[in-house]
Amino acid sequence: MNQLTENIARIVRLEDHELKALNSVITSREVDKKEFLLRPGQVCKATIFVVKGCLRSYYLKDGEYQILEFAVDNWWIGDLKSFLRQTPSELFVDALEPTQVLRIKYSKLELLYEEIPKLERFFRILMENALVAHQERIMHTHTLSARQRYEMFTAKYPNFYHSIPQKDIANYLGITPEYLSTIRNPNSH
Amino acid sequence: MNQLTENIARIVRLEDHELKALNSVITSREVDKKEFLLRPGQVCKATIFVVKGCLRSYYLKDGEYQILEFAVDNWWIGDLKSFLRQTPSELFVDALEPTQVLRIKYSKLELLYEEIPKLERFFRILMENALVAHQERIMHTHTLSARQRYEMFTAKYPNFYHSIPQKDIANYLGITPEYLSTIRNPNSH
DNA sequence: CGAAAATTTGACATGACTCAACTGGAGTGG
DNA sequence: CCACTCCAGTTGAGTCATGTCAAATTTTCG
Repeated sequence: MNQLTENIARIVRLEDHELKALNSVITSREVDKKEFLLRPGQVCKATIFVVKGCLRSYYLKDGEYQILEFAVDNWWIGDLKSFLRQTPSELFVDALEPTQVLRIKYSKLELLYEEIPKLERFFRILMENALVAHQERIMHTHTLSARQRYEMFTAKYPNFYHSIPQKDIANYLGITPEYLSTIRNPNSH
Repeated sequence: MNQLTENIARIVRLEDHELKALNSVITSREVDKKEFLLRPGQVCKATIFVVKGCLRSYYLKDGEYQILEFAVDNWWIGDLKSFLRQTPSELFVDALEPTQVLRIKYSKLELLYEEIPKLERFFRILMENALVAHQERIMHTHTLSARQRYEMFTAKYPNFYHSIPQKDIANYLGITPEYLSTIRNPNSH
């Protein structure tokens, strides 16, 4: 058992042989700070599960980088589009701090779905929850001010937001680091 | 066979008895323009598939409405969070024009997943694709100007954007109708 | 310790918003 | 089918939230 299978077991009940099959396709890896797990042009061959640490995904547009998401303990990351279609990625994925990850290769996962139909359920539910979170994020960007979004962020990642550079939080929220700095300043309240 | 089962059959292969079971839980309905299929406080008891027409979902925040999404031919809509957890919704869903929909009740779908494991796969894939689309939408709001987002919108819904009120397009894009009007004006180019 | 990066601060610029007035077309009732 | 209303859309003036640029300060880390 590891943190990934425990997460799955919380949603769907797996038999011993299924657990074994699942574990046989999971690979573990330590990622150094600033090390890349994916770069544009590469196909995202594995889906990444963060055991402990913090990864981010971002892309370049007109020479500027834009962060799409962070992944902290017990969450997944990668370039979903590239992973699903096995096409070249447009995203970077790198580590903001030393991070332990588990990975499942696309080719193995495809086979595993046949062997363990309950995995389809697990990932269906995982995707559903991720979709709800993304819908809420879209609502927040439309309805909340920059300051409110920052407050939501710190509330959502209470254990992480101080270890993520402020300029990255600003970037993720869609504002400039200078502006984040001013709204964080107490006498702007 | 109907448009919904055809859509599913395009992704997963269903046996005759599975098709039959699926069809037995699908109900059809015509929705008038401006008619509601969901209101805040109600539990979203069914997932909605648009056969032909156009629905929108939106919510109220500080007395203002904010559109979350549109659903046109062959797409799904509802309040996903409310549907999945069977909790009170925060969204309205109504019709922008006379629309034909098919619906599957939550209680029936839960049973159907047991009976037809391939449905899990279908919805997994559906959710994955929706998630990719939402990620791209988030990227666009961060990286593109209001005008570019409007151009993306018209490109994405070439057959629908002229039948959606401009103020609703503006609202969906997160800009004011006045501003959309000015950026549409040729001499602002 | 020292260099490089992150954050802060401030002056100024601008994309997008607000409000209000005007125009035109769609829907409705007579 | 006309007349009336009433939204939707446009236009413009003034404003505000947030961006840009640049310099000062603090933090990080080799």
